[in-house]
Amino acid sequence: MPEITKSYESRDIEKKWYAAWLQAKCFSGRPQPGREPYSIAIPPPNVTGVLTMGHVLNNTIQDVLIRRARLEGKSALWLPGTDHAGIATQTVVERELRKRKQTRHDYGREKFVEQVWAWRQEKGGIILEQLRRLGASCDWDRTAFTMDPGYSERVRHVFVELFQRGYIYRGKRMVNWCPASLTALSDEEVIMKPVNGTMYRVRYELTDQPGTFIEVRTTRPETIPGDVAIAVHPDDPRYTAWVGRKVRRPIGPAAELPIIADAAVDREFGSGALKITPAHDKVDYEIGQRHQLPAIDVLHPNGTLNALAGPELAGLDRAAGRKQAAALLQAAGALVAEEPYANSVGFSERADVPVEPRLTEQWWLRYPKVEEAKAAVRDGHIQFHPERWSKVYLHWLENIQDWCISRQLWWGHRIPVWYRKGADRSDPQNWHVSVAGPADPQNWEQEEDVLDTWASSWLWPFATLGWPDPAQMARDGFDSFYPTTTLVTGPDIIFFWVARMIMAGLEFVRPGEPLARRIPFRHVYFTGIIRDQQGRKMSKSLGNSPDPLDLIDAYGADGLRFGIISIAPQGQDIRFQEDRIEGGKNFCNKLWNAARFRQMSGEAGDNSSLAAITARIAPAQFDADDHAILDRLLATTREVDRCFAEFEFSPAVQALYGFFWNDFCDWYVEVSKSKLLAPETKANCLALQDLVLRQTLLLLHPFIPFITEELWQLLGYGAPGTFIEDAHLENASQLASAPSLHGLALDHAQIAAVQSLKVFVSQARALKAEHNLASRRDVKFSVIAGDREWAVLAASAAKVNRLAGAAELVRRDAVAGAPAVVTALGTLYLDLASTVDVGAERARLAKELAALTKHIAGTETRLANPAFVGKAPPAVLAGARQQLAEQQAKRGELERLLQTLG
RNA sequence: GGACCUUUAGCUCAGUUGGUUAGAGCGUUUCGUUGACAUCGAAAAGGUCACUGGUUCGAGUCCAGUAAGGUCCA
Repeated sequence: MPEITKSYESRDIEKKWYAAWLQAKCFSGRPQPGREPYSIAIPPPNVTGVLTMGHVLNNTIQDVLIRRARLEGKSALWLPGTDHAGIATQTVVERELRKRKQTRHDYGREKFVEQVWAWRQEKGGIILEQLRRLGASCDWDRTAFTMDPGYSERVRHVFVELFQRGYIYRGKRMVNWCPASLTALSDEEVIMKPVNGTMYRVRYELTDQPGTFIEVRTTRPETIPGDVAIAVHPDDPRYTAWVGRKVRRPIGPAAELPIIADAAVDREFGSGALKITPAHDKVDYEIGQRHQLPAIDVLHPNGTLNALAGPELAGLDRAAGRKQAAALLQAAGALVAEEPYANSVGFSERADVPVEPRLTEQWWLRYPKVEEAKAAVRDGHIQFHPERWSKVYLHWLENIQDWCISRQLWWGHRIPVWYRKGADRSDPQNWHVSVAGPADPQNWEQEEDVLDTWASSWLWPFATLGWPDPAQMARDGFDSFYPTTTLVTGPDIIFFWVARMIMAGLEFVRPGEPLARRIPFRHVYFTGIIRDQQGRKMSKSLGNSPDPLDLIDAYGADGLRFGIISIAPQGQDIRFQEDRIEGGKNFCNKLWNAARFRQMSGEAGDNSSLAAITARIAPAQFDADDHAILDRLLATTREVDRCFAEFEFSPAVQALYGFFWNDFCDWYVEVSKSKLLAPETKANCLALQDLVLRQTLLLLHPFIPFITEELWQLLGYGAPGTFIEDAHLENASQLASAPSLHGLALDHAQIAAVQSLKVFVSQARALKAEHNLASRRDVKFSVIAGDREWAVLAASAAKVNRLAGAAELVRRDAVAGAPAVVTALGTLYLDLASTVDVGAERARLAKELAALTKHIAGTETRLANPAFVGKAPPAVLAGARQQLAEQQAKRGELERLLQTLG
């Protein structure tokens, strides 16, 4: 067996094991008879993406879940892939072209799409490569892409089906138009932002009564050329006499606008009169429809004003047009005032420019299975973690609007609709809708628009498993792996993706079967957002995000994984702290060195299975520390089991950290140093170390896969040619029964004795430190103790001396004038040959006495209260009485010590 | 305007159904390299549990309200 080096170096070890795992096809997800399936479909990262801290968190959690599932003996599948990200990817490639002073129109649709594919071949796999560095155990042979031919066919299939089922329609309606990307967006892709703008108060002159004006307020004077009416509330007494009369449009092409009455007008806003511009506002459009008004579109698709805005404004950008319009109003005497105004403006999520409400022809989807989607979550078939997100989900579904699924892009799934050449496109008689297209393509032209990317990724959990082709589904293990077990994602895409996937699954998978068989996943775990130290979101533009690959270089993938899990509370955002990642690395080093200590302590025994190790333990040799460490191992195993059941990863890691560092390394390994010197106790002690290390490696493996694999091999826990994931992780009850097969029963009195010894050692160390003695310097202690307490101390003399840094510990009947501390195992004296600072010693003891007296008074008051004695449960009452007795005894001892100091 | 979340040590966070003297990691201070580990060990200092009421024998924990910060929806 190779010798374990002095410190843990992650780099080579990570590379070695990742290659070995791939070689052995450890990550291959295939259904196995008799094994419960466990599956995760990765939230496909954007194909343009590079690894961010958010990806690190999200994918570490998925890897933790999938590796734990393998250790539990499940047949596990983690299915990876990427998303074609229509707007983002097209934008990236167009930006490349712009560097060469070209646009996509220089290429034409077909050639441009070729360019995007070329880019994707070259750069689109970067993020998946980075996930391998993190240790992600995806089944890479199944890597999917939303633009793959097979996947694309499934997307078209779904479109055709939904069209035939009456859920998809084409219509000219108001959409969110992005003037930068030149496409429509869904409501979810629009982000409302507060903007400090200007409110323009504009007056319109009555045509039949020159000199009389009606005042309106607008933030968008550049759209006045598109005005077609002024609306007031029908019940507004101020304007009853005005309805039906006309005003003159103050700028732009001359026109007379009717004053109309409509209940949608807010009487409280401004003067109570509203300008109606149906082509540029959703509410105005609806009012226009009700009153059969025309819609005058004064904008080009790119947001510049067109000829209908009039010669003074035509050609200007929206922002410049606004200023110019204000100037024109001023010149025309129509501008009453300009006032600062804070309002909310919708911005394009991708391009970060204000969206324009715009009237265009688009494809729309009426969502299927909305009620069932609510029921799936409300009734617990799908569980959200944390549960509170289900409220957000249900609220969105209550107010759901039809989904604009067409995009005016070239990169994406072209909508499978063909129009008869030269015929009226608005007449469905002239449409052909199919997956394969018409048999006589020369007579048809295909719809130019592509589908929203989310209209392909909402099929992800089943389209990646071969659906709807039965042969492919059988090959991909659809029956076993659908529904997937857990989805790990961020709450920011709860509408974009999570809700839509649920509706898609319910509509398409296993029709006619119960809801629980059609849902796409059973659990949804929502991660928090990773923020910087100031609480800001991490973003490229702020430059406040560390590169995860730099962190892997510095701390190892395991260090990064351990650190990020340890700072990620369930359901809360995360403040990133690099020192916690460093802590992850340090923990790995601690683990490494504990294994090294084991290797240096004695020859390896038979470690080939849990049974082989427990067969080596000798119950007759068990001392209190053996009982205590076994007890803590069981408690930790139980705690980690609970954490996984409840999706609490950070507490799991903290429990393992505390157990391994404090209980095992700081105590058990230290007391082992005495036991290993005695031949009669050595073998049992080594067996227990092997047991603890084996179980700890298994429990830690999902979190830190590389180092645990390396140590598993070095310490000989697996058969040659097998991996740690081939082992079975025993749960707490399985683990508890293993040593008991060999006649071992945990002794709780001994476990309690260890606890008191730990406190005693700590007090002894503190006493030394108070007197500026080096922690390792051997000093003499004396103790005044009762027989029972002395028995505990005497039985552990060797290790107490080692741990407390004592040369010896002798029992005495009386000690005078030495520094002392009152412990549960007697009064401990520092045997100082040198002179003692009596004043300082007295002050220290007096301070402790004062604090104790205060506590005693509090306890006495409680016990003197008849309501407490009458109503508190007996256990609490007994606890308080015992506490009082102990405190009083300690007080007596402190008083005696003070007295002996004189 | 509606909904949700957060507020505990210098920092980041735990604190299970209310019950002894509220914990951890990091940071700070002091001390320490005899053979697992200085990526380490020992010890110490550090908290009006945001605020105001209420329920209770007892509240960081339950209830109501207030304040500050954050997120989502309109």
